[in-house]
Amino acid sequence: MKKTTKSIEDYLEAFYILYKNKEPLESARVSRLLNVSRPAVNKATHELMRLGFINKTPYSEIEFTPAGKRIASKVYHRHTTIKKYLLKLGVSEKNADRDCCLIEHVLSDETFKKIEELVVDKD
Amino acid sequence: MKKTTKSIEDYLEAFYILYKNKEPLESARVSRLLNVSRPAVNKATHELMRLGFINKTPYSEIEFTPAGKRIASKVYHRHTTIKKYLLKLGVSEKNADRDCCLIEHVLSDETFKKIEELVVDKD
DNA sequence: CCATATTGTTAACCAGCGTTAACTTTTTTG
DNA sequence: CAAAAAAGTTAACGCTGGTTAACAATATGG
Repeated sequence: MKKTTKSIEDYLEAFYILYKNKEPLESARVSRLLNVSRPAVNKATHELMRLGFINKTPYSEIEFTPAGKRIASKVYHRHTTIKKYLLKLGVSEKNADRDCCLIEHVLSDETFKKIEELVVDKD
Repeated sequence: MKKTTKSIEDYLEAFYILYKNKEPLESARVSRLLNVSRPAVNKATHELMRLGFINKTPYSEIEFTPAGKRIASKVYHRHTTIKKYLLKLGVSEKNADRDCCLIEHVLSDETFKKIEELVVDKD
């Protein structure tokens, strides 16, 4: 498995959020979602292609490869799980969103599993 | 208050760890502690001076300013608190150390307070 | 269908934060 | 006290991941 960075996972997740929302997988939307410039998204898509996570041709929308979708859904799952957990701790919606974006990419699998157990046990 | 980055907080915390251990506040020790080169530490100390967190003269050891010591102890406290918390969750020593280094700088005050309560309540 | 808005792209650039190499200063030790 | 080791410094450089400016391609509304 090639190495992904926090930044690259953010872009992949952003595309995945569009996908979940049934929105077009456009760079401009990711640009607005992440508050970065369109060229930044463009560069990230090239890197995502290089890593084999998405396919696209110039001026087309992106589409996930199987590997890309797998990683994206994993990051997304981490995000929603950690957010649920922070909300359960009593953290405000705003800070839960903010914090889980920052930690979802770096937590070890072990720690994430512990958190996941605490959340699902509650359902 | 001037803006600190994760990196700069890491260096400040490393010096503070030496201080707590009653070791000399030498760049070479920080270099080994953080696994970075001595020039990297040297650059960081200049930035820490610029930010008003430490004082030093060429070839001298550093010393904390009041502001520097305040920030350093805050970061250190976050580190130990988050680590205790992760251990309480059942995370291994190794991953607790790893993870809290990565998240201690980014958690919102609100989230940290919630975690802190969970740890101190147990004492 | 054409003018306009939006999206995608490329190029040039910049800041943060690390590296190695080579040198200076300080400390240690035989 | 001299030589060697260790610490501190400086310079040149690289990578990551952003930016703005300018332009090309596409979509859209009168």
